[in-house]
Amino acid sequence: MDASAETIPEKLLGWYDAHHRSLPWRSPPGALPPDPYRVWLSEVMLQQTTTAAVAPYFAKFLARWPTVAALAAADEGDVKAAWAGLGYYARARNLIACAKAVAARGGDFPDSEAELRKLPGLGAYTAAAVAAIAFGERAAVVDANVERVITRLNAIAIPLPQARTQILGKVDAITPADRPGDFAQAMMDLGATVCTPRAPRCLLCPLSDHCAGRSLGPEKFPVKLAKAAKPQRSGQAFWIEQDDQVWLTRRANTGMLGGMRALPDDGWSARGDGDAQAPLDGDWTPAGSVRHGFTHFDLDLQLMVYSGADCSRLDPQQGEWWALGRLDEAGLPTLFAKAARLVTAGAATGRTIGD
DNA sequence: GATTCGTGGAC
DNA sequence: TGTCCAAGAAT
Repeated sequence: MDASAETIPEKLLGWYDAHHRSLPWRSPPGALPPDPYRVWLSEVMLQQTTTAAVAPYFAKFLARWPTVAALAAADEGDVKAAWAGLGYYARARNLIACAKAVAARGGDFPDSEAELRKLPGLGAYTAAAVAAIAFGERAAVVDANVERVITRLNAIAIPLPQARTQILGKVDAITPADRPGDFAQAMMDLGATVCTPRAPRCLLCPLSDHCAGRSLGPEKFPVKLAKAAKPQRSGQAFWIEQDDQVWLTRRANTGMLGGMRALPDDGWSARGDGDAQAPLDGDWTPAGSVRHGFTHFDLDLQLMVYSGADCSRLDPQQGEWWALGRLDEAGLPTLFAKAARLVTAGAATGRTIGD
């Protein structure tokens, strides 16, 4: 459906040269690739996360841990705390494990997609992206942007995730041996700025002449299966304060908010409500609640403040006293940061703050 | 293949 | 207000 001789990758790379996004972890089109450490760090942070959310975290990590060796040698609690607020905390645990694995092999990342894929936290997308962007390997890079562009370009009506194999084949077929990293980033930029989920700007698209989906209604693609309704859960968190310090725990390494500092809680989860069991006997005063939306459930978390005087039964193995003056350095995930804000702001009115 | 993992911004 | 969704991975 296109009369010109220019191929899809040629058109896309030409568009990218003129319209690429400038991002802190990127090299300009055609320039030498960035340090693989930067590419890897940014790609892990960008998993299911917007560029705007990543930018400050990327700057902070790079300033504090300029090399993968520095990151591997860092205190794990410091790395997790620095990740707090970015979400999907398994990424932080995998980031640490991956840094140690790379440091153990001399500090150089493997330079092939197949070897990168073996590292913790690098799945199909990230391994291909690092191989293409940092090492110039002709790897097929497929993220949600690429899925959208490809399903529209080819009018693929098979719903995700079934269509993934077909999409991968289509991407592989148009990925060039020259500038594969720029090509991958061009596909993602096109998806992010032109071939957007809503109101795509087809008039600005360099591939519109090739697009089978345009005349059918590009917003119909990709087809997705309906998602299940989010359950509503409720639970409690417990605020125990003494001598301008608050009692913090560390969550188990698996499951929600795994490995992160936290307030004691009553066992709420995606599967059920908490049991309202406090970690200390004595008087507890409700201080309001916070609503927080997770990916697969919504939580109403009620804050209970300890008004007793005897904290001697708290197990030092289960937590630590943390100075209120530096609570923002504790690395609390957003849910608990909100809860702490509710108490420290003196919100004794019992009101609910939303998310 | 289906679930379980956060968070904040856009509309 | 609710809904969607973003450079996905691990199990």
